[in-house]
Amino acid sequence: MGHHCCSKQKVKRGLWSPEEDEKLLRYITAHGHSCWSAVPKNAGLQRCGKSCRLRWINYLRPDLKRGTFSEQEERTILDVHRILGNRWAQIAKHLPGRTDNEVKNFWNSCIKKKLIAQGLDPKTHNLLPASKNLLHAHGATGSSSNPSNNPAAGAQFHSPNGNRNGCATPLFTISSPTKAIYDAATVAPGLYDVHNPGMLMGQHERGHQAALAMQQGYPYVHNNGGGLLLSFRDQTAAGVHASMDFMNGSSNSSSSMEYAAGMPNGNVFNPGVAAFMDETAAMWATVVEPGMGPGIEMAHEHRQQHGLGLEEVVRLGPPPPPLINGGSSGGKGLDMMDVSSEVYGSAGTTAAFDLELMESCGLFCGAAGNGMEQLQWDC
DNA sequence: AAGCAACCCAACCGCCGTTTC
DNA sequence: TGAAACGGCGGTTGGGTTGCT
Repeated sequence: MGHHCCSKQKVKRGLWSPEEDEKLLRYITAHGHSCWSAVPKNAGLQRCGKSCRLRWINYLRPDLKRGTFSEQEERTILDVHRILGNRWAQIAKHLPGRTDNEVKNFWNSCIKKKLIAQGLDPKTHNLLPASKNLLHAHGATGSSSNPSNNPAAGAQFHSPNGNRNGCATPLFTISSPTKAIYDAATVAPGLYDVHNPGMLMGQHERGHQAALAMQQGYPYVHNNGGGLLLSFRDQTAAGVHASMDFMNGSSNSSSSMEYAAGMPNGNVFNPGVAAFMDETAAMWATVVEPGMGPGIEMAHEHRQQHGLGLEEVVRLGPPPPPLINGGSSGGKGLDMMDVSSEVYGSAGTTAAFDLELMESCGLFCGAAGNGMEQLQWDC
C-alpha cells in the first residue's frame, strides 16, 4: 500500500539511481521546490513528491555535512535529547549540516546502545530499574558503607566498551550546565567562592566567564550564612528561578535536595563542597576543596593512582560517593574532580545515597532554566 | 570460500497539523 | 465548515555491508 500522495500514480520505490539524483538536483537547483507534489512530474521522475523531498533533504542538499559525528555533536545530541526526547528534527536543528534521519540513525545505532550498556534508560537517561536494583542489592543505600566491601556497586556503572561502535566519545561526557561549571571552575579556580555570599568568585577576567554562565541559567552556589544556597537563574524571566538551601549542616531531613547535595542522614554539610548532578544521576561534577575528608582524599589519591586527568575523570560516569563527613572548608584554591564509581568504586564511598531519591529530584535534572523552552526558542 | 549474524543507513510508512478550496 | 491536499515528523523496515565462524 502506497502513500496517499502517490497511490494514484505509478511510482518507483527503493534506492535512488545516480540518474534520478541528477534529475532532482538539476531541477531543484534551477527551480526550487515550492510544491513538492509537482517536483517529480516537472523533473521527469517516477517518484512521489514525498520521496523527492526526502531525497533532497537527506542526501542531495548542498549544505549537508558528511562523515562520522564529532565528539561535540554527540555531546549535543545527548544533551538535547535529554531535554527534548526523540524529537529528531529539533535535535538536528542544533547540528548544522545534519538531518533528523541522520541523528536518529546515529542515536539508534550508537548512543542508545551505549546508554543501555551503561545501565541507563535511553528514553529518560535515568538508571534502568535493573541497575538500581543491583545497586541497592549491594547496599549502596543506607548509612555509611565502605565501598571496599561493595565493589559491585561501582562496577555496574563501568562502561564495558568505552569507545566502541565508532562513536565519538565514551558515555557520560559532562553535559551542558554541568560542563559549563566544570569549564568555568577549571579555568577559574576558586569560582565558587562560598565565602562571598551571592557571588561567584570573580577572578579578574575569568570571573566574567563564570558570571556569563550564571546568566545563562547554570546553577551557581553561594554561602547562605551557615548553609549553602544553590540557585538557578530563569533564562526567560531574567531572575533567580529557584533556590535550594542546603541548610546549616545539621539537618536530619530526608530532603532529596540534601541528598543531591551529598549530605544525607544529618551529616554535616561542608559549605566548601558543592555537587552538581547530571540528569542521568550517573555523573557528577563536584567542586571540592583540598583536605576535606578521608573519602575525598582517598578518591583524590585513587585518581592520581590511575593517572587520570581531570577531563578523563569527568568523563567517567558513575554516581559519586557522598561529599560529606567532615573536612574543613579552609583553604582557597578549589580542586575540581568527579567522584565516580569507576575511579573510586572500590575506595571512595564513605556514606550512602539514595538513587531513587536522586532520580525523583528533578531539580538538577534540567532545572537550570527552562531548558525545553529555551531549546525550542532557539530552533 | 561460504554461510551466518549483526550492524548501518537510506527509504518508506503512517500519523498529525496546517493550508487550501 | 469540512474535506482534501500538503508538508513535516518519528517509527520502522529492508537491503547492503562487514565481521565472525
